[in-house]
Amino acid sequence: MATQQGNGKRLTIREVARALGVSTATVSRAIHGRGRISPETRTRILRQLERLGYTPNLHAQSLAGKRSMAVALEYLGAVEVLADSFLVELARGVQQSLVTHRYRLLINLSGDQEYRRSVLRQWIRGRVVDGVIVVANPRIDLEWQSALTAEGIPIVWIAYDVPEPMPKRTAVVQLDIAFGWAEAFAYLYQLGHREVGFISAYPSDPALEIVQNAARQYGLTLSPIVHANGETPADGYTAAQQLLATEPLPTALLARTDLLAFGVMQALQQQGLRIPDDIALVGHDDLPMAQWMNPPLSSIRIDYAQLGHSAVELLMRLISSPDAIPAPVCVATRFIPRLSAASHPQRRR
Amino acid sequence: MATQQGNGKRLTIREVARALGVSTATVSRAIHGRGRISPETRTRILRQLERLGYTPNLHAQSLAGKRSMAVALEYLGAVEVLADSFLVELARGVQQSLVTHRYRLLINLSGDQEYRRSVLRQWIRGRVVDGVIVVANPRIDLEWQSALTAEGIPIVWIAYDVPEPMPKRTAVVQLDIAFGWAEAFAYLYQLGHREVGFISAYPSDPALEIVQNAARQYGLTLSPIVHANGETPADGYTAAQQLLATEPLPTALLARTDLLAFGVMQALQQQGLRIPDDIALVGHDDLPMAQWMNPPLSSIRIDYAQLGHSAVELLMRLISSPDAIPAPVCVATRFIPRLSAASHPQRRR
DNA sequence: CTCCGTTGCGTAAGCGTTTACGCAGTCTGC
DNA sequence: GCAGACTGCGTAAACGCTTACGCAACGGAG
Repeated sequence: MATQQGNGKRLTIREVARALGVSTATVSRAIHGRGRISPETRTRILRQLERLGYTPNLHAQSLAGKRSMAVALEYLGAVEVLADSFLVELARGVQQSLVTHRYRLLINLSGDQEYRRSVLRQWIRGRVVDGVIVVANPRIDLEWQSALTAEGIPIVWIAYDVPEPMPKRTAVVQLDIAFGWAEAFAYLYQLGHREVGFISAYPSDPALEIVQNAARQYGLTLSPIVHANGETPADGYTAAQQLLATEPLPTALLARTDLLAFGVMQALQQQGLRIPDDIALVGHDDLPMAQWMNPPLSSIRIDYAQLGHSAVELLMRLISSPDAIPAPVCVATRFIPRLSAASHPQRRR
Repeated sequence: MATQQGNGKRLTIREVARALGVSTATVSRAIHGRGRISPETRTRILRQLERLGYTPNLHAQSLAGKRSMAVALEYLGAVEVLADSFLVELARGVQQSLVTHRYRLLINLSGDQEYRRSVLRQWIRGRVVDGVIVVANPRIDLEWQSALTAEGIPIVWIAYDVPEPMPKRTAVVQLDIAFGWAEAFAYLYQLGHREVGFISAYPSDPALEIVQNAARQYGLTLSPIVHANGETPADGYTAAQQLLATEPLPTALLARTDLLAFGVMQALQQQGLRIPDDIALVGHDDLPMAQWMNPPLSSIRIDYAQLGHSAVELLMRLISSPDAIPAPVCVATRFIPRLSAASHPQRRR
């Protein structure tokens, strides 16, 4: 299969063309199926390329073709935290859809926020990517948003709300977390819960209001509300300790994310509280680890494949037609009941 | 800061050179600090570049410079599983070290093994990467290894043992898991354990023999040994169920990886076994989640930063000097005692 | 049979960099 | 005061690909 010699020199399109007795233009046309080429020559050339083990130099392709066939995925928050969960799940969803379009995915996993932003700028200006998917969490950074759109590159935002007005070359995938929370509240209400605690990530998180509205709609009140001021399990742990000092304890506890919930869980259990016998617990994002906790953590699932798919489709439309203004797409969440929220403390007695 | 206009056209080195009244060669020399250029002109130009917001086209750089300033990280196993843990931790360690060398990191997160290998081949032949770091888990695939080295690209293997003979343009970071297991066995022996069960990933895993030797050396025997034939928590779960059918139960259980241990834990607890009161449990890799389990999972820690650093240093040497034959580097693991293995069932009574 | 539209392919001009080479001008040592 | 080395910079040829343009061959309509 791999007839190509492994020394430093690699096969170029010119050599291949000469070997096949055609021009480089014809080989290029055969590869891409673009331009005027007879089907016979095309299949003939493609077969030969396979045999020779020729692979085009991607940099030369990008330079001459004026497109890089790659997109970047960027996360606004602290990636040291999210790398092993939300972002990876999303990346997998995005990449899965990108393959269909023969696009590659680039992610910068490390460094602080400022560093990652500078790298992204370098990628954009350096023509490394044709478009960007940005996860706006906890909220859209307006200043950065305008700086990014000023670069003139297609951008898809994954956010809770649609910004007004929407800039040029921009599209939005709205993650409707209200749906999943509503399901959760209906479930909790039916179990007998009326007042439930909430471990929030940040005071400024727009999700906070969304959750509160959903709770009110289903006859529940969020109280107390504690801000973890972070997104790690450790942050959840300390926030839960803080909450445990209040009296009386709520019958159920909600965490803004599973990652926070993991820490909350440990704090509760170290206090001798049994879940859900003494207090129920619900997380959000349904990370793969949620089901392996003890007890399995009830959570709200994000359809990462769907989310990635929508983002990619919007981005592809923005890339292919510069003047397109795609309508926002909405992706809903689902409540996944598990043991950690399977009963109500009072009722059980 | 960003004076560059955001429309489609971007600043080229030619335009910048003309604006500064110098040649493109001089600008290029100023950027890289290579070649003969006076310090004064260099700083002058660099300042102006900053002001203009110029960023070189990376594809043109790679094409003309004959190097891409990027390396790939590849994992032999099923990445759908490992993405959110081992690989991400390692990626972070690698990337951290790459930054110093102004190199970028590329990872293909999705697709099955065959697809990922074909993508890697495309990256190599397409000159997208200058080198590759391969995690050989569970063992080095000899056929693929020779196919990869035949591509003539620098490769660093992260493996348990050093292959003989070592091919050209190849280096090895040896992960010494014997060290961490030895610490674990010493600890367990002192607690009174003599016969411990082992949940292996695959029968062919070379780690199996290493663990067995370490156990023997510390007066323990591995029995029973159950192969999960996989690496997910779900695989660990079923393997543990299988093991629970054997009589008598060992006093402690070791899992090849934390991911397996997570599933084992749930299986044990569903059987009503308390950890560590009824049976002790130890994992391997010390994933960030280990400490958030209930009870916190005792594990064997891999120093990912160190591992990544070593791999990067070796790779850089291979890239810069084609004939270098760097000696293998060894990175040791450490046992991290936590509650899941803090006591011995019999002694406790 | 001619005219014109279409088809299949080759020629060559980019794409935006890097770098070998060459050429003044400046030092250094004797 | 001069040969030779060195310094700082510009010129222009790559790097490997895409694609606008042109040209010959062909086919159908009149």
